[in-house]
Amino acid sequence: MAAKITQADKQRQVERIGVVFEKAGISPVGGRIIGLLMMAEPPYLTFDDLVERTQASRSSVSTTLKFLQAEGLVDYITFSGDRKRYFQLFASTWLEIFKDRISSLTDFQQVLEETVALRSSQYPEFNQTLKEVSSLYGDLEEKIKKTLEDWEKKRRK
Amino acid sequence: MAAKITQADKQRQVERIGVVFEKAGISPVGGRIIGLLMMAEPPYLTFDDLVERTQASRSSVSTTLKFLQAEGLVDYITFSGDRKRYFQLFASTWLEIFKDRISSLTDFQQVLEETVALRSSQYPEFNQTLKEVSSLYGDLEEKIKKTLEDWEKKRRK
DNA sequence: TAAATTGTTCACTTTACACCGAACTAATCA
DNA sequence: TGATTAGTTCGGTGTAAAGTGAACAATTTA
Repeated sequence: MAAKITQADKQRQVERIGVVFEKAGISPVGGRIIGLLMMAEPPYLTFDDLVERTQASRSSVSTTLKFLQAEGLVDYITFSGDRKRYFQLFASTWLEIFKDRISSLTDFQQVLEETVALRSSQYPEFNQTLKEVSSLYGDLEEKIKKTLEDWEKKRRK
Repeated sequence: MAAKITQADKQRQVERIGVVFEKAGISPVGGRIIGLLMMAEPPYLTFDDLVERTQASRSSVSTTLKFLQAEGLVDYITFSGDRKRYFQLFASTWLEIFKDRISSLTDFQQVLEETVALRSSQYPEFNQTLKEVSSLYGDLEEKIKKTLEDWEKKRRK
């Protein structure tokens, strides 16, 4: 006996989604837009829907939508005989976005390796720790890449 | 025939390390402190060393050190008969820090699952995409956890 | 052609953060 | 008991990002 899902439940979820994306470096309005688009049925909303439901200004929504589009997170579709744009999540690029994040692991691992190479052998314990952490990041990068590839394969078929 | 490592090489590396940490959300001074501690031989420095070599103010170094200590990235040791604190990287917690980051994957995966649960079955294609992305994040979390565990085991023995 | 719709752009305000200098505390030294 | 050392805390400044309102297209409708 599942409890009925109320409108309030859905609104709360929009905010929760927003917070997750804020933590990932998206602005508050940006997070809310993503939340709204993720909960929307059908899964797209007009500019004015977004203005109304974020309680933000038109300019803010406009700027943020441009940003989200540039990031590849949001997209829009149109319907003939209708001037409006229907904004939607461009979910297929979430993979690319994750790939970008992985490059920061690579950076980290690389800088650790360089660092060990520039240090003398006088403090082997510290050097050893650096090497171990570097190797961990190398392993992580490799495993993550493989997981992404597997996922892509599974998805395509 | 390896070229001799100069002081300038080491300074450049401090800045490089700094940039990597800045990209990860640490302040410029914070990044430099981490860089200095990572390159230091022996691998610790005093407060005044850090002030001098970051070219920052005492207050800034103090505040930043407090932050880095709170984050578990930096620690200090003392020597009897010496009033100074010797700040060092608390490298053993880099693992914990990485674990924290993983919890953001968990958050993301969880919010996606909740979202699917709150949506109707009217737009199955969109729901399917959400499920697929959620499953990817689940896989990633799992693989990353396993890699960390393996690494810890390898390290202990 | 006038009026409405659908956004965009610009100049401004607000907010948050990094960093600073100076005053302060707590411990040690002479 | 001063004077020094080691670091902290406080009030403030500079800068960048987030958001606003109002003016401005560009297209469509009446």
